[in-house]
Parts: sequence; C-alpha cells; structure tokens
Amino acid sequence: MMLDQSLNSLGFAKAPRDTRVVVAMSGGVDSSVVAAMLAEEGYDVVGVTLQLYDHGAALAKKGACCAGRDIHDARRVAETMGFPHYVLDYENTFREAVIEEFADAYLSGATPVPCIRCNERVKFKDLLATARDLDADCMATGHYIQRKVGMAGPELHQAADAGRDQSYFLFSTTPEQLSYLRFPLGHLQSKAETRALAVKYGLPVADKPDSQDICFVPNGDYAAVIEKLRPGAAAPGDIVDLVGNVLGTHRGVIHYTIGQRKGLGIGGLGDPLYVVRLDPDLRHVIVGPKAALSTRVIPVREINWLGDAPFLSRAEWHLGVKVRSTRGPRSAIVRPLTDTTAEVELIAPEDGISAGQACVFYDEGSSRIFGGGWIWKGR
RNA sequence: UGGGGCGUCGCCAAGUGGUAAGGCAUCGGUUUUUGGUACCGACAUUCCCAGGUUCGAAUCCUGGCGCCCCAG
Repeated sequence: MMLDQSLNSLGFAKAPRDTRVVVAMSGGVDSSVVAAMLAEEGYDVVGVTLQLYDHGAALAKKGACCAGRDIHDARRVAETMGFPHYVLDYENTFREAVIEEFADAYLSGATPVPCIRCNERVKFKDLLATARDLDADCMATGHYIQRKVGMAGPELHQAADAGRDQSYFLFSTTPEQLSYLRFPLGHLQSKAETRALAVKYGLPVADKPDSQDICFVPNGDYAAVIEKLRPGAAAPGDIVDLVGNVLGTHRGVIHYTIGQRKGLGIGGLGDPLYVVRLDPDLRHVIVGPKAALSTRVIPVREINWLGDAPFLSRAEWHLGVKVRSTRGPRSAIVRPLTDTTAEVELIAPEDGISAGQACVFYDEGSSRIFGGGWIWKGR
C-alpha cells in the first residue's frame, strides 16, 4: 500500500542495521529463510526458537517443529548467517496454553486446532512479549500471510500464493499483535521461491520437508497423547444411528470427529456411514449418511474482529467464510450477537463442520481477512 | 427328521455350465502446517464339505453338515 520510499522493508524510517527484528525460528525452511533474508538485508536480527515440548520423544519425527532436531537446525542457520540465536524453554507455557485444552476439547466431543492456539497464546503472546523485552522493533515469522498497511492501520491479507495461504491459522491475530508483526514470505508466489532462497543463502535446511500434522503428536496418534494426559479418556461406548439404534462399539469418543468415515468398522450397509454427532456424556458416537452432515448455521464465539468498523455496527455482514483450512472461502451471512459471538449462515451448506474448529472471515471483494471465531455447539 | 428355502471375501450381495460383479468395512498411498473429507490402489486360484457328470461347474447330480421358515 502506501509504501514510503523512506521506509525500510520492514516499514521503519531508519536503516536496517538500526532496526532490530526478532525472528521466530521453528527450525523449518520458511522461518529460516526469513531470518537469512533479513540478515542479508543488514537488519539487526535476533533468532529465537521455542522449545515447546519434550524433545527426546520428538527427535525421530520428521516434519516436526520446535523441538530437538529443529532447534539444532535453527541454530545452524543462525551460525551460517552470523546472527545471535536464543532457545527459550516454553514447555510449561505450551502445555498449559495449548496441549491441555487440546485434550479437553476432544474429551468434550470437539475437535481442536492446536496450531491456532499456539499462534494465539504462545508465539504471538509470550514470544512477542519477549521480543519487546529484547528491544526489537518488530517480530517476523515465516507464515504465508500478508500484512498490508491500509487507511486504518495494518491489515491482514491472504498470502499471494493461495495454495500456501495460512490465514486460517492466524485469524486470531489481534490488531495490537499485527502492528508489531511482519510476514516477509507472504508476497512470494510459490514455495519454490522460498526453497530457492534457502539454496541461495546456503541454508542447511533447504531440503527439509514441510512440516505437517500436529507437531507434538508422534505418528499421528493424537489419541495416545490424550490418554497419557487424561488417563481413561478413551472409554468405549456405543455407535448409534440417528434414531438411536446401536450399530456397534467404538474405542472412545476422542477417536472421532464430525464428518469422519474411517474407523467406524461398520460394514454391510449399502452406503458409507459418517460421524454426525458426538455425545461425550453418553459416550455415544452418532452416525448417519453423508447427507446428515450438511450444515448451514454455525454458532461462533471468541471472535477476533479485524474489520475497520465495529463488529456490532451492522446487523449482518456478508463475508466469505472458511470452516476448514483446505478449502476456499464460501459466501455467508455473519450476524453478530455480541462483540465476540455470532451466528454464521452459509449460503450453501457444508459437510463435516465440527465444534472446536475455526470459522475465519474473509472480505469477498479482496484478499483481506476480517478475523474469525471458534465454532462451538451453541447453547 | 412332514413340507419348503438357503449356505459366494469381515458384512451385504451379483452370478443358474464357460472359467468369481459391485457396495460397505479393512489396509496402503496421494492431497493437507488442525481434525475430517475427497481421490488412487490393494483386497475370494475360489464359491459349506465330500464325491460324481462334463472338454469345462459357484452354477447339474448324490451324500453329508449348518441355518431359516411353515407345519408341529
């Protein structure tokens, strides 16, 4: 937007060497490239990596972040580029702010998105505070999302490369956080560019695979993590159909999420069955045909509103909405109930919407993100 | 122990003389910085068992075994 020639690439009216930037380094390619790029530009870069969970157990895991091997990788990048690097022990914070709720969400029949909570409650909260303590002018991350300065201040926009856009995971970024954050990769056209930069800077992580899955869950077995935290969490129960007939037995409500087809073990019916609802009190997994997954109205709470006008200034907002990370925004009407709750009505229904997931708001006419909220069961 | 019907992959189920469809489930993979979905692939040398007829049988015949229904 209004890029003043007198501002440096991070938006400050001073030379890069006088601008201190803390780079949140996960040990992956993206944040490593950010750090290298800024160091190359001459910024006063300080790399910080958080140790988020038991590194012993995570050592063997590929594509993880923020433990063991990754911390080592981040340090090597810092050495390669010649800037200071610190490792902070955030295990307790991470457990309390992310993992505990992750477990409780599953126990209550919801399906959490720990990556969003991690951004919201750890990286953009405690780590950001640490960056301020280090007298940094701003904090940069390797997220694929754009921060653009508009008339009313910094705005959040989708990444230039729609295929890599991470806005779904960053909807809860507050205006205050946004003013301090920078996302130097958001404008890149493709991940290939990032990899090319990693090669150009000679980074040891250039060929590292992308991270995926939940970082603190080994082998994709999230239920095992929950059972360790909450012994007895996976109590078996009945699988029942929409009218209450018992069709089978399940290994515990925590193993299921709405829209799930695999893992029910019930055959013999002509059409596949999907999890339609979870009742943790009765320990029931309620199943039905695909058609029963169709949802149109979604209760949303804990809304982080990023529009210019107050959320309650309108009776309804016509926005694009994402209820999952892997699909583009869909038209919806958002009706505010309070300043942090709303009812979202999808113009066309979607399948497999689960409590605990995020509902992210998008401007239908631009790349801008208007925040979003958390889907819940309603009352 | 009179009559009738049935027995094909974990489940449902096509196939009635020409060399074992399909669906569900399961497993593997692809996609994906959450879960899930979707997509791709794999899944009965064998048709309850034993004989027989035939160039050739899950399909015909005989005898077993098992199950179901009606009549008792």
